[in-house]
Amino acid sequence: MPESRPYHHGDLRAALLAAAERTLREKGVGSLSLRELAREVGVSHAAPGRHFKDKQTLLNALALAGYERLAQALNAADDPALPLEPRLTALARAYLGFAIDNAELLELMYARKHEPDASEQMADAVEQTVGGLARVLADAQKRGEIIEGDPEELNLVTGAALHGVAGFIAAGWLPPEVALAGVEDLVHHLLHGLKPR
Amino acid sequence: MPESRPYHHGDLRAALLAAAERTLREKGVGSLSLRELAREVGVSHAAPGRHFKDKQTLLNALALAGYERLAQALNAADDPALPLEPRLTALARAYLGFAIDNAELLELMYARKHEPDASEQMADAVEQTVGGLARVLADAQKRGEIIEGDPEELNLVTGAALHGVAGFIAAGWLPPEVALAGVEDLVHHLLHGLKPR
DNA sequence: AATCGAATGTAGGCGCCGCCAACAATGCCG
DNA sequence: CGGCATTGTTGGCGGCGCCTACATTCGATT
Repeated sequence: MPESRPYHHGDLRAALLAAAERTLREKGVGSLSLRELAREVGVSHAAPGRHFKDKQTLLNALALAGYERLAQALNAADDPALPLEPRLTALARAYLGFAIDNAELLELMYARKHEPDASEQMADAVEQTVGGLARVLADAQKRGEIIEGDPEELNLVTGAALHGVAGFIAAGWLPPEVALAGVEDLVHHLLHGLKPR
Repeated sequence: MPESRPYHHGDLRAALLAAAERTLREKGVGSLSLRELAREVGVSHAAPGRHFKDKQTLLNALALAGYERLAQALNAADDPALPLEPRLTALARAYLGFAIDNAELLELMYARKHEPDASEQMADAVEQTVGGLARVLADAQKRGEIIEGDPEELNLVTGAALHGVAGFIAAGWLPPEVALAGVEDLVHHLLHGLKPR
C-alpha cells in the first residue's frame, strides 16, 4: 500500500501561507478560512492553530511577507544614478505594479490599524518600505533638486499621491492600464505643481 | 402589565442601519453581525433578512449613506468665491475631517470593488463625491489659475493625494492632528510642486 | 541507543455566524 | 370585512474560529 501522508507535514506553516496567499488572490480575504486552508493543505482543521494562534496572526504574517516583497520590488526599481524625475517615476511604476498584481494583499497590508502592538516587525516593515521613497526625496533635497522644508511633509505628499492611486486601483475605480499610463504625468505634476509657472 | 413591544417594529430598516453604524464606529466592521444587530434592536435573528437580503446588502446601504453624508460635507465646505488655494484647502480639510470621524465607514465605502453591478446608486454616489473636487479644478482651469491639460489627470493627482492621506489616517500611520495641521502645506505643495522655482 | 519532553498533528465539541423555510401577526386595499 | 402582501418569529442547517484532550513524531540528554 502507498505509505499514507506522514503524520508530520514538514513545513505546514509555509504551506498554509502559500495556500492563503493563493486564496487571497483568487477569492479575496472574505473567503479565507482556516478550516478551508487546512483542507486544501490536507491536514486537520485544528492543525493551523499550532502555527498561528488565531486567524489574525496568519493575516499578519501574510501582510508581513507582502511588505518584504514590496520593499524588495521598490529597492530593485530604484536607480540612484537617475535624475530625480525619472527616478521617482520608476519607483512609482514599481509601486503601482505591485498594487495591481497584489491588490488584495495590499489591502491586507494597509488594514493593520488599531492593533496595540501589532508586532514591531510590522512597523519595521512599513518603515523599510516608505524608507525607499524617503531616501530618494532626501537625496534630491540634498542636491537642491527639490525645495527645502520638512522632509516629512514632502514624503507625505508624494507617498499619499502614490498610495491614493493604489487605493483607486484596488477599489476598481481606476483601470490598471490607465494608472500605469498616467504615472509619468502624475510624477510630473507632483514635481512641477498645478499652477502655471 | 406593560404592553409588550408591538409585533411590527415600525422602522426596522432605519434602526438596523443606525445600530450598524454605531457598531461599525465602536467595534469595527469585523464585529458586525446581523444577529447581534437584531439583538440590539430587539427583534428576532431573522428579521433583518426582511430588509437586507444578505449582509453585503446592509453594508452597501451603509456605504451609500456614507457617500451622501460625505458629499454633503464637501458641498458645505466648498466656497466658490474663494481663490483656488484656500478653496482647495477647505475642501481637503473637510475630507480629512470626515475621514477622521468616520474611518471605519470610509473603509467600507472604498471596499466596494468587484461587485459586478454593486448598484448604480453607488457609482452615482461616488461620482457626486468626486464631482465636488472636479468642479473646483475645472473652475480654476477655466480661470487660468492652474495649468491646462487633461482634467482627469489633474483630478487624479489631487484626489489621490487626499485619498492617500485619508488612507494613512485610517491605517493609523498618521495621527489625525498631524494630518489636519499639514493640510495647508499639502495643498500648497500640490499646487506649487516640489521643484524649486 | 533508549528515554522523555517538546513540538506537531488529530478528533471532537462549543457557541457563534449567515442564510433558509415554515409559520404567525399585522397592515392595507378591494 | 375579507383576503393578501408585508413584516416578524421559530427552528434548523452547515460552516466557522477557537478550545481541550489525546496521538504521534522529533530531538536532545544521558
